[in-house]
Amino acid sequence: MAKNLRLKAARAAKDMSQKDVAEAVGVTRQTINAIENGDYNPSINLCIAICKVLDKSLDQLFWEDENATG
Amino acid sequence: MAKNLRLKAARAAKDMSQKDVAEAVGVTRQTINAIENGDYNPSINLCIAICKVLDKSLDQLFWEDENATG
DNA sequence: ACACAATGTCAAATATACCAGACACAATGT
DNA sequence: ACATTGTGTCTGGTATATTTGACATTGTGT
Repeated sequence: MAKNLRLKAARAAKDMSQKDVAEAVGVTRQTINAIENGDYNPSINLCIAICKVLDKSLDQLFWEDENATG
Repeated sequence: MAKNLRLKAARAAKDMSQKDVAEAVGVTRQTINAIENGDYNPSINLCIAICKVLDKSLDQLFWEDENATG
């Protein structure tokens, strides 16, 4: 799966570490890391929680890339 | 969990049954039924697939209800 | 050189999304 | 009366998301 660079960028914009986000949404640091690196396919509730912490919408962070080739 | 009435409405607007949507996105009918009834917490990839079939965005179908009583 | 924060990654265990198959019930049509 | 479609729900199984704990690396500051 593709990396989620928008998530990484939104986190950087809030000056939060992976650990900070993980604690804010109630999951482990490895889970946030895996999502950013595209290692798996998180649940919608977790995505919503992340969006709220980072002040973004689902479409902004998780909708598929507009400029995907193909 | 709360029912997803927006999903049900979007499906009705396309005149598709739960079975139709299930086959279009490659899951079983029970999975679509469970999501509409709030029985669990689907993965983001499944949500995206459903959105595409129903011509809706993630925010339109899965963003949390603003006027939830709390 | 040492400590420390942030990240990447691995392995084993647990929780849960999702499947496969079935049964029930209401509404529709023949 | 009978079949069909759409939905709700249950049970038992498999796949995978997520946890816990650990170790290595890079960068920053002392």
